[in-house]
Order: sequence, then C-alpha cells, then structure tokens
Amino acid sequence: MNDDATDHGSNLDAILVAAEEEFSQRGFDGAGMKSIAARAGVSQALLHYHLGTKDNLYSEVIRRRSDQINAERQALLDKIDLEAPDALEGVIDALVRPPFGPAGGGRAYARIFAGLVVGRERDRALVREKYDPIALRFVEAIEAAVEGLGRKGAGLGYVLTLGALISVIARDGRPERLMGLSENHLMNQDETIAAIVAFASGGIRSFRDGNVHVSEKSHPKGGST
Amino acid sequence: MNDDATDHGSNLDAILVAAEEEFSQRGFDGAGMKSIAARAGVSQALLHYHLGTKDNLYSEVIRRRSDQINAERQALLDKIDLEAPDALEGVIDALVRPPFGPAGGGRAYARIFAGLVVGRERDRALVREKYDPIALRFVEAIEAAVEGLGRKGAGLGYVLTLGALISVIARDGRPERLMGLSENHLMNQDETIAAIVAFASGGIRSFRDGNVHVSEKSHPKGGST
DNA sequence: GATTCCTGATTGATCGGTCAGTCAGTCCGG
DNA sequence: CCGGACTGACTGACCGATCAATCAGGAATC
Repeated sequence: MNDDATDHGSNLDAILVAAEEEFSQRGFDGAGMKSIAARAGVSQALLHYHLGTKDNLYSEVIRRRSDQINAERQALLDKIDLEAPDALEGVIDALVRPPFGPAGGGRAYARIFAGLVVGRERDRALVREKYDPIALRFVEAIEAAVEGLGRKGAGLGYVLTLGALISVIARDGRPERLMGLSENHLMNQDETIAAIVAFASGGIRSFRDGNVHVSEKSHPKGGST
Repeated sequence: MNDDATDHGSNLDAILVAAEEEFSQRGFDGAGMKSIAARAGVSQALLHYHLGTKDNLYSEVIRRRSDQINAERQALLDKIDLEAPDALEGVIDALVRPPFGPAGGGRAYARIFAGLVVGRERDRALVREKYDPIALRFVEAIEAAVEGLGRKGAGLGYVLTLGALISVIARDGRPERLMGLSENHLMNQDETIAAIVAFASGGIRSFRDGNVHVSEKSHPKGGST
C-alpha cells in the first residue's frame, strides 16, 4: 500500500521517529527495541509487527532520509552549469547542503549519517545501496567541473569531502572548542556549509597541480611515491 | 598468532590485542567480553581480573594506541620549520601520517580511531582526554604556518582535515570504487597520505581568501552557491 | 466475518559481571 | 633442605538483567 516516505495515521511513523532518535544516540547495537517502543509509546511487539526485525527497522529509518537527501541533492545538482568557473563550488554545495536542511532530519539523523561513512559491515552495505548511485553522479560532476582533474582526482575528492562533512555534522562542540569559541557561540548553518564548500573546493583544485598520483599504469604492485 | 611489538609474556597483551580486533569489527556495544576472551584464548573472568569493566578495557585499548600516535605526531611536528613556505604541508603530514604507520596499529585500530571522531558520548570523552591536548598544538601550528589564517580558520581546518583522514582510513573499497579502480588495485599508503596532505593544505589555504566567516565581527555575506 | 492494528506474556539466548577456588611460584624461619 | 604462609594469575560455574523475537488473542474498522 504505502511505499511513501511519510506517515498515515498509524503508529508506524512514531516508531520510525523514535527509532531514529534511539539509533542516533546509542548506535545500532546500543539501541534497544524495548527502549524504542517506549519512546514511541507503543508496545515492543508492534515494532516487530510493522518492521519485522531490528535490522529492517534500521534500514527503513535510513531509507526514509537517504531518499529525501538524495532527491534534494540531485535537484540541486541538475541546476548547475558545469561550464561555469565556479561550477565546483556549486557541486560541493549541492552535495553537503541537503544533510543540514529539513530533508536531513535534523541532528538525530545527522549522527546516523556520519556513522554510516565510517561504519561496520552493515552500514557499508547500506551505503552501497542507498548512497553509492548518486555518489557516482557527483564524482562525474566534479570531474566535469574541474579541468584536468580526472576520474581519480574526482573520486578521491568526493570521499575526502564527505569525510570533512561528517566531521562537522556529527560533532557538537569540538570544532568550536578547537577554534577557541565560547560554548554558546556556535557556528551557524550557512557559515558551516560555506566553510566546507571553500575547503573542499580548494582541496580538490589542488589536485590539478599534479598532487594526486594513484599509480595508474599497469604495474599491479604500486611503487612508492 | 598475533605477535605485537609490545609483549611481555603475560596474557594481558593478548587480551588487549584481541579486544582491539573485536572492538574494531563490532564496535563497543557489538563487542562481547566472552568473544574477546575466546579470541585471546583465555577465560572471560581473566578480562575482568586484569581490566575490571568493559569500559575500562575499551579505554585501555585506545590509550595504548593514542599514546604512540600522539608521541609520533609530536615528534614530527617538532621538526617542522613553521617559517618555511611549505610548512603547512609538513604540519598536515605530521598529523595524518602516524595513524597509518606502525604506531597506528594497522587496520584494526584505524577503524576504532575513525569511530572516535564521529562517536557517541563515551567516545567524545575519550577524544577530549586523549586527543584534544595535541590537537590544540596542531591548531596553533596550522595558524602559525599560514599567514592571515587566524585561529578560527586553523581550528576549522584541523577538524575538516581530520574528517578527510578518517574517511579514507576507515573504509576499504569505497574510495577505490568511486575512483573507478579495480578491487585489487588499492591505493598505497604514501599515495593516500600525499593526497590528504594536498587536499587539506589546499583547503586550508583557501580560507585565507576570506572564505571562512565565523560570525564574530561584522556580518558574513550569504554563503549560498 | 475477514482484515488490519495492536498488546501482554513469554521465549531462549546472551549480556557484563561476580565468586569461590585451583595452581604455580616465592619468600622465610628453622 | 624443609614446610607452611602468602601472592598473583587464572578458571569454571553461575548470577540477574536484558536482549530480540514470538505468539495467541483482544479490539477496532470495513
């Protein structure tokens, strides 16, 4: 019946919201079905009725958000003129902005998202399934936006950019702590996004100057640089 | 089977090695004291005898590696002439190289290390305790190495650089997958380090050009696109 | 009355942690 | 050289708690 991302009157949505919070705060193994049920105000058995297993509940939580985030990413990416001189900045912005916005689901999913990137096998499979397809499109866009970059530089740039993104999306406090700012003087969202865009763009452009060598030619055993 | 650099007859070291592997593969909550004991070839009770609680075992595993990594980082940092034009590259290299080397303990600890950066409360406390002090020294070094960067740009640069680092340290396969490389053609260590250094240095230098605004004085311009 | 939604009660497994006690040395007075 | 006291390393058996998952059945809706 309902393959859509969001609700109808049932408790299903409340369960997914509660599960998102629980997984965010305690991780997959730390989360408890009982605890999620309590958060949602339903019985534990209802979780199994709707979602089956804990694994499937986790997948469903991630699917909802990744669908929204990737749709917004794709929409932003489609608007970019890859011939423009600041095309790279636009591509990076399209990549990093959606997770901060309403599609990203706020702080709760942000931490799950960050965990996915450095996660164990279960998370890896989910990333491959939910995020890799659009990741490849961004890699191609980065390659097209920067002359003389090449596929390897673009792929590497994508991965490093995503790492930079999660380092600020997952952690409250540490960036500000290291920057010497007071507790109640947090970076706002636009400033954060702008900083990541500048950092990643600058980093990727530096690859043009022959800084990235991924032993390309033939020999299976790479020589040291 | 597992001979580590530090070994003195007792089973304590075998326990720490086994725990490192277990935590790396399953995370803190996913790891089991029984499973760790089995890996180490000792009884579960011995873990509690030597280490007390699971929390303490975890801390001990991290302390061993962080001590080595940070000592090596500090040593490399001390050699750098901050007045040199490529001082920034040297600082970044000193920051990212040790986790890849023998002090980093190989793949096993690498994943734990990555998890720390995006981790939950327990991990946060460990990072504050074991990594923040030297992190501050690197922030200062970055600030000193790049003229006109400022403390905020340096702090932000540090955090984003660390994010970039963990994105490649934690994940096998995805970088190569997105770069269009075959499975058995992985990036080697020196190439990886060189790429991160180039990326981070380029990114941080781009902050000089007024790309980083952390609302303190004046008001930032809108950072969109 | 069939279908969907939902729950209380309960399952067996596994969790981290505890405890009494074994075993191999070591130290010491004689 | 002797034994007994003492210690640190180590184990098997076991604890209560908690885990995800199951199931029979109640309540509501069509």
